[in-house]
Amino acid sequence: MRLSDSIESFIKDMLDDGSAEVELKRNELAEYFRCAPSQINYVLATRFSPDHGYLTESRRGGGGYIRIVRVVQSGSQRLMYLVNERIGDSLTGEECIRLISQLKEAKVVTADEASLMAAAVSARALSVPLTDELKNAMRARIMKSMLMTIAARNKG
Amino acid sequence: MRLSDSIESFIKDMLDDGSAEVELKRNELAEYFRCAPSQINYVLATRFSPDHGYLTESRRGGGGYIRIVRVVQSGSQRLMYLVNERIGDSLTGEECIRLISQLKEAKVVTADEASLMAAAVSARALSVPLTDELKNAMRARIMKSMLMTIAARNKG
DNA sequence: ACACTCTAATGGTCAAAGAAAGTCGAAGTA
DNA sequence: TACTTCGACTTTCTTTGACCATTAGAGTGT
Repeated sequence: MRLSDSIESFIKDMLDDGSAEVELKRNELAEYFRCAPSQINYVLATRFSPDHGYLTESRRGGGGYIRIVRVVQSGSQRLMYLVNERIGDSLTGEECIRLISQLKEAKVVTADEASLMAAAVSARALSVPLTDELKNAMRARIMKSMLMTIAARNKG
Repeated sequence: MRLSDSIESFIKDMLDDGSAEVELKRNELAEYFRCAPSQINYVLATRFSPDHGYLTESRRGGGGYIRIVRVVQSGSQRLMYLVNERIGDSLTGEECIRLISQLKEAKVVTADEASLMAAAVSARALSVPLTDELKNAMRARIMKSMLMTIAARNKG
């Protein structure tokens, strides 16, 4: 069995123990598996990315840590996940609006949240000197990031 | 737990005991935590800055002191300040997070909205091939756009 | 009393050392 | 070819200490 797979299972076992959230020390974990600390980053990047349904945050310096949160499980989540996959690398402003109002219709977000999201991807927000393509790429990313966050909170 | 975190909690506990204002002696506090006095300044700078919702004043010499005040502003005051003065053309990711959590503290936005906003300006959202400067410029715009949306809704 | 100086008691600043975590390319392996 | 593993180098956050600035009050001379 590959090292990365062992580390992956180890972390997933921790996550299965009830809490959907785990905090660990990169160096300690690397020590435990007798590998380079950067190996942990590799595992996080290849097995705990947002596309895999996880979010990670971390802090450097004294007392630093890495926190891993699982976000996709329940029914409405899978819906989100589908939506997430429908969004590719690019979304026009209109597409964003359409998506957002569907989410509002479906009561996945409140009206206030919907306007917040619309504001984040509005022409006003993106009025920087970039090509339309780049702007639409950004819209896709911003939308995904926000949807991911909504999915995370809806898990109960 | 980090020393800085302990000191931070200690001060916040004092602030929670009723008065929105605390006065302390730098040397005594440092003595209590067995650390360098300048550590206190570090904590103040990183956890009790205006962006965190606090003001500090101090006096040197005999009978010197440090006073920490929690700033209370109405929601719309805070929003106005942020849009018109605090946020210029550029905001780092960390600054965004700080401002957003202030708004959450002040109950100007809900916790869900706060995470939505954070998601919109996260590194994940902005992981397009642009310079840091451009990303920070975008953060400022996205933030302003969202804040103005909130301001608008708070009027009605 | 008054003005001046001296000093002990404070707090402030900054740069360097220490303690994590992140990045990225080279080398290994299936 | 694609996936793993490692390690040198980077970045971020924390902690400390040496040196600086300010203030209240005691002491001194008139």
